[in-house]
Formats: sequence, C-alpha cells, structure tokens
Amino acid sequence: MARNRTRDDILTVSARLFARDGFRGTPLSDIAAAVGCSKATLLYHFAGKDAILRELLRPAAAAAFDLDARLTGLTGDDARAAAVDGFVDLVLEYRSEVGLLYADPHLVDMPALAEFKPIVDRLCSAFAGGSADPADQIAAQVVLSGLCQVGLEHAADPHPGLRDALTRVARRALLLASDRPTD
Amino acid sequence: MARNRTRDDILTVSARLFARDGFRGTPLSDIAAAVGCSKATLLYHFAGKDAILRELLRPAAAAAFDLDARLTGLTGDDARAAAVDGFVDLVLEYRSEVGLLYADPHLVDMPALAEFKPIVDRLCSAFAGGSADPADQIAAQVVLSGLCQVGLEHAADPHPGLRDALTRVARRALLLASDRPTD
DNA sequence: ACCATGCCTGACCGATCGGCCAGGTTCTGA
DNA sequence: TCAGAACCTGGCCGATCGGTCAGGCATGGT
Repeated sequence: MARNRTRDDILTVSARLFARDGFRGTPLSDIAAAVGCSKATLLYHFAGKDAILRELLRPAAAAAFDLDARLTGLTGDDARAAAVDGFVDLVLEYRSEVGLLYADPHLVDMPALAEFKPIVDRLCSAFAGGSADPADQIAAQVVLSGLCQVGLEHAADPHPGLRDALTRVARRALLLASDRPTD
Repeated sequence: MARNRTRDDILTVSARLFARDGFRGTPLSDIAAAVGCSKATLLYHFAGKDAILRELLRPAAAAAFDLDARLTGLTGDDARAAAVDGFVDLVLEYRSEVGLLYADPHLVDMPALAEFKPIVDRLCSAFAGGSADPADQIAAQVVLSGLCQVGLEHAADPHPGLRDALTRVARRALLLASDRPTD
C-alpha cells in the first residue's frame, strides 16, 4: 500500500486541495508547495495531474461500481430503497471525492472518468424506479444532485445524524416508505 | 437596450458557450470565433471576461434580489412555500444562468459575484423554515442544490410539467403541504 | 570500491489565456 | 467636406500551467 512516503503525502495533500479549490483550480505548483517537494517530484511519482485524480478517485469508483452491481439484481421499490441507502452511504463514505466531481462537473468529460457517467445514469433510473413519468425522473435528479451537494457542504463535518437526515429527505422526495425494507 | 449589434451577439454567444463549457472552460478566443469578431473587440465592448459574465447574470441577480426581498416580509410556512415557489420560478426563468453558477461553484468567489452568497444562505434558511434542527437544514440544502441541478440538466428543454414536478418534489422533501397556500 | 537503482530537483519548454495598444476603418453630425 | 466619435483589428505581452530533461544525491547489494 504505502509504496512511498512522499507519494502518500502527495495524495493526501492533493485530496485536500482538490476538495477546497477544485481540480482545475489547483495547480501542481500549489500541491508541490504544500507537500514540500518540487513540481517535478509530483510528475516523478505520477504520470500527470490526471493520474493523481484518478488514483484519488479509485476507491470511490470501486464503491460506485459495487453499488451499481448490487442494484442490477433488484427491482421495484426494493431497488429504489437500496439505491437510496447505498448512495447515501457512498456519499458519506467518499464525501470529498463526491464533492470533487460535483464541484467540477466538466471533469467527467475526461476520458479516464467517463466510466462514471453510465453508473450515474443507472443510479438515477433506479431512484426513479424505472418509471417513465418525467415527474419521477425529475424527482430522481433533484435527489441525486442534492445528496451530492452535501458531500461538498459537509466535507469536513462528521455529523452523526447526517445519514438519517439524508435518507429521510431522499425517501420523502421519492415517495418511499420511511423504514428500511430489508434489515 | 440594444446599444450595439455586436455587443448583443457577444452576450448571446457567451451565454451559450458558458452554459456548455463553463465560464473558466470558455476562452475569449472561442467567443470571438463564434461571434465572428476579434478577441480585441470583446474587450472593447466589455471591461473584461468577468464583465461579460456579470452582465449576463444581472437579470437573474435582480430576480434573486427581488425574491429575497419578498421573503423578508413572511414567516413560518408562508415563507417556506413562497421560497419554494419563488425559487422554482427563478430557476425555470433563468435556467442557463443558474446552471452556469452551479457548474462552476468557485465562481461565487469572484468579488463581483459575492453578493449572491448571503442571498443563497437566506434562501436556504427560508427553506428550512428557520429551524435550528440540522435535519431540516440538510433537507433545505438538498432541495436547493437539487433544484439548481435541473437548471443545468434541462437548460434547453422547456418541459411543460417541469414546474409542477419540481414544486411537488421540493414540497415533499421539505414536508410542506402540496397546494399553494395563497393563490 | 563500484555501480545500479530509486528518489529528487532546478531549469527550461510549449501552449494557453486574459488583456493591452497603436492604428485602421466606418459612421455621423456640423 | 471634414473632424471626431464609435467601432474594430492584428500583433504583442506577461502570467500561468502541465510537463520534460539532464543531472545530483543517497542507499544498498556485490
């Protein structure tokens, strides 16, 4: 895991700066200064700025893939409830990563991050319960992006009641029963 | 109003490109090319890139100020309902402008746009009904940013049922009665 | 003692971008 | 007709940024 101390520092510092100023808003020189190394060192450990972002996002991407896979086996309100619960968990677990993508929507146009798009689409569809009613789809979009926003807003605030509050508001908005269905 | 043809073209084209690629993602050279004039012409008509954005956002800013002023006279659920209805109207009326700010959250750090921040805060507080309960404030944040997202997503899609769908999902999420209170 | 490897760096490069300027052209009113 | 204002432009500048490169330094194995 910890192949190198400096390498880990770069990731830690990058995560903080990217979350604060956005990916495009954070020059390599700022990362280098915060780490205490030269800009060239960053490029020694990583193939480029994009590679730093990709590695930072990898655990979150894996979790998103996982959630996506879990949802394919479910249908109806089971799928909707699992999608809400799973996504709230994912947002809380990877707040800064979600906030990062949220704060720079054009990042998903990067080739390396294109894999996220279909997952988000399927997640949105799961929120809507596969309904063709535009009102349901719009509600799903509102909930999805609203939950993401919290990743930004509360990036450094481990509020204990946050999970419940998010789950409840999402279920209300999506017209889902308030209690967890399967646990 | 129409002081100059080229000037109007610049604003029209800028609105389109800013909405598509974001403010920071749109160089002046692209605007000039799309307008069919030189980059220097842009800077003849406007003090700078920021000035173009400021002028584009002025009508939306005025509407936001207006909504803010209307809300100060109301309290309780009246204020919450008026905030929801007013903000949905504002988002639908100024979709591309809202989407623009949403797509580049760091724009509000621009001095010229700092005026928006307190308005958004008050609007969020109005959504929460002034409640000190974190769950209410979180619900308000989810709704506020969720509604903004739609400005991006449906920027060019004048869907007729959009207003109703947005109002209903917002009211559900905020635990407000579903019918308009005062009309 | 020597070399190979991993780690790190200053200096530099090319591209991009916002903005400035001197000067040219067109329009307008006296 | 002509002066001045309004409009427009190519060319240039400085700053920023991602990325490259040759070389320095420490470490550890032989």
